[in-house]
Amino acid sequence: VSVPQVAEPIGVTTVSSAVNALRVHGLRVSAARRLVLEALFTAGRPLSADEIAGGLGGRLPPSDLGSVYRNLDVLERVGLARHVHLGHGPGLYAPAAAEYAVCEACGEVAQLADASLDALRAAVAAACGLQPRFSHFPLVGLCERCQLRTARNEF
Amino acid sequence: VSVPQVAEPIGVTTVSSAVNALRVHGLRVSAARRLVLEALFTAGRPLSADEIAGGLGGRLPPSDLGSVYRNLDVLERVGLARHVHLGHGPGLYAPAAAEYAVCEACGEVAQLADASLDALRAAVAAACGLQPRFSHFPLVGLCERCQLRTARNEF
DNA sequence: ATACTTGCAAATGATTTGCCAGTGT
DNA sequence: ACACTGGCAAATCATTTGCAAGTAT
Repeated sequence: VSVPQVAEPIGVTTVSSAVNALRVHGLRVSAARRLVLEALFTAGRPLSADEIAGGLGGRLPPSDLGSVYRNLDVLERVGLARHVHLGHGPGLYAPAAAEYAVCEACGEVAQLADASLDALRAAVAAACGLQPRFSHFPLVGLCERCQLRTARNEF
Repeated sequence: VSVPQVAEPIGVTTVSSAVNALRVHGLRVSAARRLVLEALFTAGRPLSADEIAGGLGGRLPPSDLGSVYRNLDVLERVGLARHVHLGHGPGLYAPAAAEYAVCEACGEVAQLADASLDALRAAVAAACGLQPRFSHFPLVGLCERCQLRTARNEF
């Protein structure tokens, strides 16, 4: 049973700073690799390897799926990207720092804001000792709206 | 993005009461189906479909993997079983009620005790509004021991 | 120049499905 | 008897890997 060991996330938000980070690590910057960065940093949401290889529906040139997986792997090792499992289906890749919450009733995906994250981590640590991270598996549960909806139906 | 909708767990802890529950739902009790129950209720830990089909290393007769998957699906629909993803690798099946925590550093898997669960749920709800459940994806983070170990290494 | 990368294809692992013969009720 | 279920094989989906040719440094 293993959750992947993850590199410390690099606080990078643009393609060109990501390219610099690659160079610093002695890694090459090929066209295919740059495309993966382009996709991750412009999509604004987690992407599957397949979507990236497909070129985001025409917004970018398509590329080879195998190579996309290999490049995502490189980016994860360096701390520029991470993958999440938001539910069933393929793993989804995004820039490194984000953590997520998913409502199991309505399926809404929320990126946890830095502010609430600190409170959340402290609360969980106090309640059960574990210092949590929601970047590989999200926090899953009922969102406030669905809690209300559920409560109403139960009369 | 979808976390599976889950049937309300049935508070059943023995094979024979599970068999009753199946009958109540109008479902047949075949040899193969009973074997799956036998495996789930005697293993004491979450099992992969493959382990169940393999007969738990000789403790039970082996059976067909495809049928095991179909039966696990039936048991999930009825609320007798659930599957969790504790990390990468195959989904793991267990009796329905349990929720889990995994340490990302040492890999230790803990079943969350009912007592700490209430506090935990309340703490998370207070911190971010979501009422959490850790039965499909576990709570992932650093356990207390590994928090200490990490802190020590950082000097 | 040379080690790292690509693109393509084939391999792998997990899970699902089609089908027909067998069985629980 | 009849619909449900089991066993076996083939299909599917996500991901990984081998290899020969191409490219960044």
